[in-house]
Amino acid sequence: MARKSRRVTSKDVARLAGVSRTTVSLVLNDVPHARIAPETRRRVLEAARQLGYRPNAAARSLVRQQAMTLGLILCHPPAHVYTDPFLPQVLLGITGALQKTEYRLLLETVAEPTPGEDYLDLAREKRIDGFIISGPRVDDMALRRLHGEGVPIVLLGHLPDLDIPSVDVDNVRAAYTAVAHLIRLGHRRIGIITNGPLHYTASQERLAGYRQALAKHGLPYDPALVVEGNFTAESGEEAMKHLLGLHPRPTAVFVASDTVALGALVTLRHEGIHVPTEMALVGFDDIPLAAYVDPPLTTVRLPAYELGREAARLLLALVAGHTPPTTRTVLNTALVVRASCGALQSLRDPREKGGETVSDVTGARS
Amino acid sequence: MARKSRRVTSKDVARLAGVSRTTVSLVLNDVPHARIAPETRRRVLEAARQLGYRPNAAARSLVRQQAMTLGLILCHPPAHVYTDPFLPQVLLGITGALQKTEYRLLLETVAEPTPGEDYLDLAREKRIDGFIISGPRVDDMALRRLHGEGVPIVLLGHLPDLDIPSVDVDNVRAAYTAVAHLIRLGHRRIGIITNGPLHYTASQERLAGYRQALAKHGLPYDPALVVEGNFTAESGEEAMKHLLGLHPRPTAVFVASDTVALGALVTLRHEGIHVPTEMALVGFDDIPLAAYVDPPLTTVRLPAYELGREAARLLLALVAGHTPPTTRTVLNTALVVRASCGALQSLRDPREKGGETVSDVTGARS
DNA sequence: CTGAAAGCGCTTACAG
DNA sequence: CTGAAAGCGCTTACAG
Repeated sequence: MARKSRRVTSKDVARLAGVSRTTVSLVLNDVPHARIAPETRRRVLEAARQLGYRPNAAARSLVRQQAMTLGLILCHPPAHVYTDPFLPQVLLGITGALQKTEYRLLLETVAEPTPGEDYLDLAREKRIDGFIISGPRVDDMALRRLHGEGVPIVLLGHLPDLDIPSVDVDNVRAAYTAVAHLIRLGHRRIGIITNGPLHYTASQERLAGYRQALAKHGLPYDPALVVEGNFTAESGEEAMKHLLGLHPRPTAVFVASDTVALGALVTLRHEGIHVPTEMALVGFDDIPLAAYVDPPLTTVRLPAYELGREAARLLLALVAGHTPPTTRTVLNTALVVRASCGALQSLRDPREKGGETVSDVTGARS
Repeated sequence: MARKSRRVTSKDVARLAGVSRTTVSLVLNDVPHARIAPETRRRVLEAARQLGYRPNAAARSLVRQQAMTLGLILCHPPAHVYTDPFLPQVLLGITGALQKTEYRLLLETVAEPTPGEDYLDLAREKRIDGFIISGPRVDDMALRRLHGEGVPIVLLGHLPDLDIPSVDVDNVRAAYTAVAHLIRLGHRRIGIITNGPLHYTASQERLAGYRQALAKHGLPYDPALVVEGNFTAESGEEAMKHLLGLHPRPTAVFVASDTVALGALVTLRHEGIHVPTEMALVGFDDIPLAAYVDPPLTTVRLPAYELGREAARLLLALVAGHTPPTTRTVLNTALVVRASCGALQSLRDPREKGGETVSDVTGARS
């Protein structure tokens, strides 16, 4: 094995092929206008192959003024990232979209609690050509500045008053569907455990969907039935305890995160309250394990892989200088009916795993 | 907002501060030997701040011959990555270790089924200074070549016959502990569902630990009791069905992955077999939700965050030119006793969540 | 204590 | 069809 083999440059290839570095570059980059003699091309290609030549990325970036790198910034709090069953899927979606391109992915997590301006530097240093911001925060000033500087950005999730392109689901509508489902099953007193604190837009929106569903069906909104979760199962456990202390207590709860819902289930088990007969539950996310808990969770399916993929595609377009066809891409969600809501109770074996998918009308692209 | 503000270079800073670019570089990089007049330094710093100057990463990499980027290569099959509850923790561990450094993380997933040589190029193009290879495969030739070329590599997991520095847990020992625990509880006929196919070293090793535990306690090894999982809950469901078809069937099963164990639990529920009284279960991983399923899973805790952190630290050292103090770093695992194994049965409320931790002797660094 | 100059390894007008 | 030369934005001996 050739230890520390001196790195090979285009000069080496040029020498071996008996041409200039210009020609090497022209051939290797398949420059459209340059017309190279077939024989010359062959020689260059052969020399490059033989030497195992690969153009130096830094040199190339320097002259092209392109890093050929996209940044994924994770703005969620560690507690969330830690238990986030979606991150792998989102990641796979992104890298999948980047697969056939020359772009690579740089991953960055953002300091808590206040998002610093650190990640701005990635753009200023030209280490990155554009950003995918996952879980953008309303109070993130760096984001606004970045956008102001004209750096390509795609939001995974979205921010209300900013015109930055975003890829997201319609949380309001999805939550609405989940709660309407519960109402349709006859529930009149329905609690909600949010997925996270209300300064997260997704949490706000899911709560809004809950309220809309109540309003639309003439049910009163009772703030006492609203409890905040914080992304963890533990928070769901606590929240459910709180809900059970209410008089009268709710007969159903919409838990805006499956992970949090699992915690709620534990409390219910402790208290010997049967799900769904004594308490119906609908979750949100459709985490990989949602079908495997007891009882299987009725939940809202989030297209994690697709969210990642679309975000990457969109950013790729932006970086290439295209104007996005739409500033807000909304992906479909679907209500997956399993046993925890009680809908399958009389229909068939409630342990049924696949679940019945009630596709949401939430529309393609807006 | 200043649209497309022309990028600012060290030349701009030099001009504003009334010095040369050399001085700007010297000041900004805090070069040890260079002695700069305090006043000059102040002026440079001020000018840089005022201009919002950030040195161009590509130019810097080019001259330093350092990408200041580390690569994380995910070699697991998509099915695994998809449901991998650890990836986020590992990621957090890595980025945490990189936090205070100038290094960033590039994420790459490897094509299936045969790992291509694609990721080699990341090193050849000098896009990356070193690799963390997660889930290295025995048949990965690219890896061997990379190592031969002297590229810094750290394995997350490990390969038997290679002297590449690795960070891992002692899978054999951890599995041994889990199975010995079951034997101590009185079980004599114990099945195993592997976490994945046996060409994954971790799967092999956990199986080996299972066999050692049997042998050590004078129990016969019965190949019929060995079923392969493939990282998914679904595979656990199937595997348990198979095990239940055996006569006599096992009274306990060691499932070498919590995710797979959840699938096994579903089959058990379907068949109305009570856990742990009719079938005891021990998992592996201690995924965030292990404590929240029914019954809470007795399992082996894997220090995911720490694995990521140590791998990053080690690679940082290698990239800095240090020789690793040890070629194999082995992190501790711990048996977390919850309800699924039956050990808490007579002791206390089996629903107890925290679980009892039986720290494994598996030693610090080897 | 500070600056002029070379060089990192590419790409790209511009000649010929 | 191909090459000499400039330049991307830094860092780093080397002078002074």
